[in-house]
Amino acid sequence: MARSSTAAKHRAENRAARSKRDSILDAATRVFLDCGYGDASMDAVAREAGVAKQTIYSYFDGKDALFEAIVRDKCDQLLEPIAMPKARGIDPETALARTARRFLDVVLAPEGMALFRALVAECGRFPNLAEAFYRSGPLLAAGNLADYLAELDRKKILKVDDPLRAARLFFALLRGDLYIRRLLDLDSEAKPADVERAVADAVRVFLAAHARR
Amino acid sequence: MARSSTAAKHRAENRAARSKRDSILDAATRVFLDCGYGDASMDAVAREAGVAKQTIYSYFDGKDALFEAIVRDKCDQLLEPIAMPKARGIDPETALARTARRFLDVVLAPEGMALFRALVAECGRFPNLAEAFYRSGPLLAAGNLADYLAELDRKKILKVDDPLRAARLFFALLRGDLYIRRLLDLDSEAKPADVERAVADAVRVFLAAHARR
DNA sequence: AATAAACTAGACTGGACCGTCTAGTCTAAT
DNA sequence: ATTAGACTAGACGGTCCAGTCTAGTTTATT
Repeated sequence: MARSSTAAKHRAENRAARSKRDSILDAATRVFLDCGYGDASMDAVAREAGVAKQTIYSYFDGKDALFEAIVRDKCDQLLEPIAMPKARGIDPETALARTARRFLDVVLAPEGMALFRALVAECGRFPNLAEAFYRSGPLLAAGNLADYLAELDRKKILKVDDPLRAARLFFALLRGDLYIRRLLDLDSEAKPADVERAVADAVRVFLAAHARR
Repeated sequence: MARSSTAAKHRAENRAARSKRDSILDAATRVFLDCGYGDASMDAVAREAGVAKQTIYSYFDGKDALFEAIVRDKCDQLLEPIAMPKARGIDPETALARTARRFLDVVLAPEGMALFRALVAECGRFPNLAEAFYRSGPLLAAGNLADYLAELDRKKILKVDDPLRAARLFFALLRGDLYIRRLLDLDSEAKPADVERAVADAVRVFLAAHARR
């Protein structure tokens, strides 16, 4: 009984702690991504989370640590769908278009944009965060696509001499006018038709550049 | 005499004013682009400019106005070389490579990057600045290149159905891995060899996509 | 020389905010 | 019922900063 009650206690504690911690993280995400690191206040986070300020400091060491925590969380969460599942038995055009769409959906979405803006704004203060983002985002995505492109090259379907470079160029193609305008917040969100056109353009140009003749 | 002395006075005033104003602008540029809007202090600007704080407020309405002034200045100054001179009698490959190099030289340079980071960070607070930048930067550059591409299409040298879209895709190709890494400040500056490779890649892919067959 | 305008150095106000502290409340296990 | 630990509300100290004000100095014109 002692064991089970201790376990129950721990479970309850964990659940409670997890939920407190989570609501703090959620609130902090909203506040930080809305206002940016500098203009976000710990009082605002506490208010938003429905929690006393002291409670935040019992879960996180301070503003910096809280920011790091929410950024790493959002990175993992947002960038996960970009890790491309192996495309089996699909023609390259469709596979590329699917990859492109998945990428743009994440990157152009309000949350993805806010995260990236925050990272760009604070890359001087948090260089390690920028590095972590780069590795789990652009680098990973390009690596995955490169594997796929290498396979297409082996199968003589496309001509891809340097798969990693080619993959990076593909993603570069997707960071077009739409991307810049979203980055500068000139459009509050991307119209699906524009996204679809960006996807089609990128796929078309990429395939033209790597066609086997 | 009255006229000439008045003129002299005005000239002197203008010179003095211009130089004061300029040193304030210079200092403000350094401070703002170094620290970002939020972390830059008016005292720091005054110190850097070798000027009393009050003097700043006699030339500019406040921190916001000063920031706007330096951003608009730097926009005009940095983006001017991107306005492409008409390429006459040069083969398209060379012309495109030249355009690409000029673009990357500006965009990847510390000042250009710092300006863009500041704009991205503050686009919520200064939406009009972001808009102005977009118009005098990406939009203008794409428009100029589009004119050139349209000419190449008319001369049957390349096949460019939608010149503006093609121009935007060309610049998108240039915003590759190098660009992202600089944006996140993972590299303190771009190595010339990497720039040259980015230029070559972009030109190669673009020409492949728009070759006349 | 006299005068007006520009400028300087620095104090000051008012406000925001981080992180800490206090005093009291709630919860749950013993 | 008691007790320990988590939590709350809010005050507080310390710091920083935008923008104003004051008093004195320089500069240039008449």
